[in-house]
This record gives sequence, structure tokens and C-alpha cells, in this order.
Amino acid sequence: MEKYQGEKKRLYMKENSIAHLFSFPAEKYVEVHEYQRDDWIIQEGMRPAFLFYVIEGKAKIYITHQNGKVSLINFINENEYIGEMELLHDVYYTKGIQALTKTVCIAFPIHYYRTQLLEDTKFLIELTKFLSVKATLMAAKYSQSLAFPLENRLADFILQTADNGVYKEKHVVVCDYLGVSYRHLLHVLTQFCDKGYLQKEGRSYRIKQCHFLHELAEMLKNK
Amino acid sequence: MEKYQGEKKRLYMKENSIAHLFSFPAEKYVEVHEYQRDDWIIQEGMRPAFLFYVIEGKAKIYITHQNGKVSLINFINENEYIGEMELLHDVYYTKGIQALTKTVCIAFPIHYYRTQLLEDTKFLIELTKFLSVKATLMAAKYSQSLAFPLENRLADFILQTADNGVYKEKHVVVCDYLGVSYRHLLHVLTQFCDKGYLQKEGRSYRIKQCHFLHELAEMLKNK
DNA sequence: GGAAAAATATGAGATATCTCCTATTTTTGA
DNA sequence: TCAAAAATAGGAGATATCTCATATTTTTCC
Repeated sequence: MEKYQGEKKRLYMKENSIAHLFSFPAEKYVEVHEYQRDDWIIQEGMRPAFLFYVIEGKAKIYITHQNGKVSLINFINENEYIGEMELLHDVYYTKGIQALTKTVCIAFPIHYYRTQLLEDTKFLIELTKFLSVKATLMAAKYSQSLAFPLENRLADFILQTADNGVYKEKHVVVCDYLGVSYRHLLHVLTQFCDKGYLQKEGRSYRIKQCHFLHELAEMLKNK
Repeated sequence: MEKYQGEKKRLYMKENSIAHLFSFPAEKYVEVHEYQRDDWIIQEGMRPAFLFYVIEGKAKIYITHQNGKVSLINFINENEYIGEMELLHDVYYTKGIQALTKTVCIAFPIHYYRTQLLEDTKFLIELTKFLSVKATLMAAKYSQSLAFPLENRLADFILQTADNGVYKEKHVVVCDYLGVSYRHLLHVLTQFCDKGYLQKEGRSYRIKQCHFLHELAEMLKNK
């Protein structure tokens, strides 16, 4: 992790203003942190000292269960908060946050800002919207995971992450995310190939029959 | 549904003050609604006209999937909001809310209150906390449902809902909640009886070996 | 550059969970 | 009060998913 200092920090903050997030000037004590891919922004079980706002990059939220299974609970994208749970609650089991790409965040020392943030309407309303989306999304994922087999959820995931008709996510990440074993994921991917929905090209997959995948994915949606 | 009027309404509002929830007087346009068990407070897919605050009772959040499966996403208890998603978002797929017991809510016409509510720090901070708990809970349920078999999740549920050492939830509700088939739920309950954890008494179950259940349930928790 | 670690790949058998079926009991509502 | 609907109960076979084992390829890092 690199902490931007001096001129570099000033420049970065100038080009990525956070003024619109608050109704008070919040620049004074903030830091700018840059994490590399696979760096842990927050370690599981360790209470963070900062509230982070992601300016660029992408990260993953992980939790480790007692039986050894690891769940990738969700992805975090630009313009989202990290560590807001710890800001709001004194007691909270902190989940692990790992950078998926190079990630730059504005880091607000909770110690300094907590009181002020929790009195700021502008901040609160944004946070409320963010959390409501998060809650809705988790509820959707939860109920879908129980109501549909991997086939449907994977089809949705492939369509969401495919780039230019090519799917090439890492299997290991995907099974943590979709909550299935590595073996089973490969099994269903092979099925998709056998049925002609996908075609394997080296270690990525080209989408051949988009509309069948769409049909499977559509099942998840409520209209 | 009964809408309290005149003296009944005034009395009820007096005995169940909501003044602590807002920094402005919010009584003028509110209504008091009483729902009976199994009444739909909000119908799935129908945008509600009110934000509700539950004063007494208990309700269930349901979503129906395209494949016909129904998920009981969560329970709603006293001092919780209903319809907050629609307050915050213009576009939102509304889930069904059904009263589990007699339920009395304060109903705020969104039309009148929306702007004022979204500017009120006191309200926002409570709502933010409520949503953060909801998001955390859903994330926990999601990852647990993928990482553990019914055995563990059911043990936890039994311990949480048992009254005086006796478990007697309705099977039909429980399978929607835990996302398993009726058949499988019965199967695992029978296993618990065979192993001596539970003992069937008519249509309820007496807990005999609490500590085995605890062990199963503990697996879910992160410490 | 090469050894160790991580990721990919696949087979085979086990098990958690589902679907479909049928029967009985309880609850509901006209 | 009685018929219909809902809930309980359990059998049997299907399937979605898991575990374990093993081999190859790719990536990491000293």
C-alpha cells in the first residue's frame, strides 16, 4: 500500500474532488491510499481505522467460515464506500476486503470524522442509498441462490462479465462468488460447451449462443 | 386492514409516540393501520403509497421467482421500517409483505413526507443503521446458505425460535425461509429425532440435546 | 532459471437436496 | 356443518452438488 504524500496527494485530491459527498469541507485529515492487486485493504476480523471511498479500481469482500469455506460476498466498485459498517456500529465482525485491480481510495480517519459524518445529511443520504442497494442486492442473491441451480446463476454471471463476447473470469474466484465447488463449476461450463452455448478457446470461453444464456439468466429476474 | 380514526387514532398515537424518530413533528398526515395475520401489507410488484413503521407485530418479506419458487427473505419486527426502498428509489421491484401476527403500523404518505424525511438527520441515521443491519444480515444468510447444509442452518433456526425448549414453527414457512423443499426439511427433522437431538410431540418438537444443536449452529458464526 | 505455489482439468463415487406421488389430519370458509 | 383447502407425513427415484484423488499447466518469486 502506498500513501500519497505532498504534491502527489494534493494533485490527486484536486483531480478527484470529494466535495460533492459532504456539506462540510472534509479534506483536512484525509489520506489517499493506493493498493495493488491482491493487497488487503481491510483484513478479516481487524477493525479498520478508516472509512474508505473508492475513487478508482475494484475490490472483493470475503468472509471465511469455520468449516474452511470462503465466500466472496460481493464486489466493490468505484464511488462506493468501504468500512461503513464499522463507522455505524461499535460491534461488528469485519470482513476482509481485497483489491482486485489497482485501487485508489480516499481514507477518512474514523477517529476524526465519525461525529461530523453522522450529522451530515448529504453524506447520510448517499450512504443510505448505497446501503439500500447493497441490502437489496444481497437479498436478491440470497433468494436466487436458494431458488435456482448454478446453471441459471452462471449464465447471468457470464453475460454480466463477458467482454466482447468472451468470458474469461478466474474459476477459483467464480466458485467463491457463486458458492459452488470448483469441480461443479467446470462441470456446468462443460455442459454449456456441449450444448453449444459456449466454445472453449484456450482458457477462456467464447459466447456462441447468447440467447440461450439470456433465457437461463432471465429466469432470475423479477419483472 | 383497519384504519384507526378519530379518538382511537389519537389515543394510539399518544401511547406510541413516534416523536423520537424525527426532528420535525410528523403527526399531521400519518395514518395508523392495523393488519390481521396473513393480510398483505404490501403486495408484490405494487408500489406502496406509504412508508410504514411497525409499532407492534411481526411480518414476512416474500418474493416469488419465475420458476414458481417462493422465498421468505426475512422477518420484520417491531420498530422496523417497511417500504423504505420505495422511499429511496424511483425504480424498485416491490416485494410482498405479509403480516405474521396482528400488526399495527404508522403509515406515512410518501407523497407528503418524502422530501422532508430525506432532509432529516435523525431519521436518516436511524434508517442508515437499520439498512446496514439488514445488508449485513442478508450477506450473512447468503454466504451461510452456500457454505453450510441445512443441518447447520436448521439447528440455528430451531434454537432461535424455540420457546421454552419447544420448537413449533410451521414447516411450510420454514422451508420458504431456509430455501429447501418441504420434503427435505422433514427429512432432516427426522434425522434430528433419530439422533436424539429432538423429540417429536404431536406436531411440535422438544429439544432434548441442546448442546449438539448448539454445536451445529455455532459452525455458522464467525468469531 | 528453477522450485514451489496456484490454477486448470477430469474421473469416480458420495451425499444433500429435489421432484413427484399418495395418504392423513387440520384448518378454513361458505 | 361440511366440503374444500392447507398442512403434515413419508416412500422412491432423480439430480445438483460435493469430496477426494490425481495430473498437467501456468504463475510466482527467490
